[in-house]
Amino acid sequence: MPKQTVVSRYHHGNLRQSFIDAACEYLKHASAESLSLRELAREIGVSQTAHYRHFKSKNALFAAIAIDGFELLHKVISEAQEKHEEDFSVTFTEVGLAYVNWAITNPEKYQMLHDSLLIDIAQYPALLTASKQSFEDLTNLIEKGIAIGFFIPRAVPELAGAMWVCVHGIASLLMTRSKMLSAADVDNPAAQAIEQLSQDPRATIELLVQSIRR
Amino acid sequence: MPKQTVVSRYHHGNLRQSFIDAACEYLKHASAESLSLRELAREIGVSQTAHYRHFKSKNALFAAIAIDGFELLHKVISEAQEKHEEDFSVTFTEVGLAYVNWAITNPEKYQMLHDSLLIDIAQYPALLTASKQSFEDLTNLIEKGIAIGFFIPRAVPELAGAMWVCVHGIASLLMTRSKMLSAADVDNPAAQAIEQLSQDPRATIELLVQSIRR
DNA sequence: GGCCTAAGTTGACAACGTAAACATCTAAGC
DNA sequence: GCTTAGATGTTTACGTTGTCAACTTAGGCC
Repeated sequence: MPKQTVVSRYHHGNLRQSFIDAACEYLKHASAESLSLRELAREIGVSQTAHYRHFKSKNALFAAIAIDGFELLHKVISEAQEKHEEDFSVTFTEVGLAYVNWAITNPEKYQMLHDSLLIDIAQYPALLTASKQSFEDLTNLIEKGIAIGFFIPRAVPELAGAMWVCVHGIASLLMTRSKMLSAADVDNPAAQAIEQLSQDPRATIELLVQSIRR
Repeated sequence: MPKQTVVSRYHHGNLRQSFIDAACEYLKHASAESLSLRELAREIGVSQTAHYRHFKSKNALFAAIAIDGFELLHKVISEAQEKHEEDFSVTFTEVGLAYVNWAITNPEKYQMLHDSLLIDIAQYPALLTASKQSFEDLTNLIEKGIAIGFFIPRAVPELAGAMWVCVHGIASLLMTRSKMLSAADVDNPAAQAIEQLSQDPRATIELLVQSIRR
């Protein structure tokens, strides 16, 4: 009898990340509400309670996804910023676009990232710091824009809030679209607007940024 | 023996609306995810499956809330529009503000209204028509604004989309706040921005509307 | 080489959404 | 005014879920 090539699988080896990945994959096409830990466990091929060695609860899994999300978002934004340093106008638009694109590419993470603000941020300190860092990326840019006279001279939270509204609004509406599987009704004006938004998010960002231009 | 003063309670009389009301009350302070039909039934004082005579499923209850929501929203917007007819600038701002205020006053309905777009709009025709009507309120206003030269002359879906982004973004972020029960961190810039937004949503609306002004 | 501990499993529990069969009330038609 | 069909509410049951406690396995450290 040949040597057993399949090594012992009692220990999975990377179960924590497997759960996060499987959950993200699921959440791309369905809501957090309907996610079943047991179903994930079945997919991965472990027992129905294996995840308890890695996540204290279902919400803890979601929090882990959100933390991952904040870190990825921060990276994406930083990269966009470094890539377009020459002209502040371009920088700002590209950062906004990077935010939106990341959100629609990773709707499940963005959803968690936003939902996490609602529910249990106090319970997960790492989540709080991750969220602060992400928002600082925005306020720093706004401050710079005010300093160089690119934006109107108003309080930072006011301008940051307005721009957050814009990118979050776009991301949120586009996620609606990405989850509406087949409902691209031609006669639905709301769907039309979302379609328009989807095909050229940069145009809308550029438009809305005008409102805080000096 | 005196006549029985308590009439028969076998039939509740208004169970459908009671379920909607109880669900809304619950959803004001918690997520749809955690809502339990059996708990609602217990509160109302009926059996755990009584709702099946009125709602085919849990999602159907949510859809009913969303339909209610769309109708209420339409009413609120129409009223705001009629109340401020004199100056188009005022009209438009007030309609946006009415949208936002309604959303934060009825977060559970707004949430359902938005979530319904994601999940099962195709299954509930009444939901589709209700959502179309609400969006038409916006496009009609935009068309008028373009016609009188108040807005820049661009495609309606483009401008409507941009303004939808704004009011939905504000509403969405403010709902985040309203559900963050105690977390008004002073040192959290994101919370600061939301607080600012909350105290004067009109200012942000007026600011963002500038971006599509002629 | 034996043990400690992290990682995974088993079995159990209460709660949930849903379904089918049953009970009760209400109103419409004769 | 009685009958009866249909609407409304109940009971019982099933499969699934999140979570817990107790158990088993495996790999690294002395």
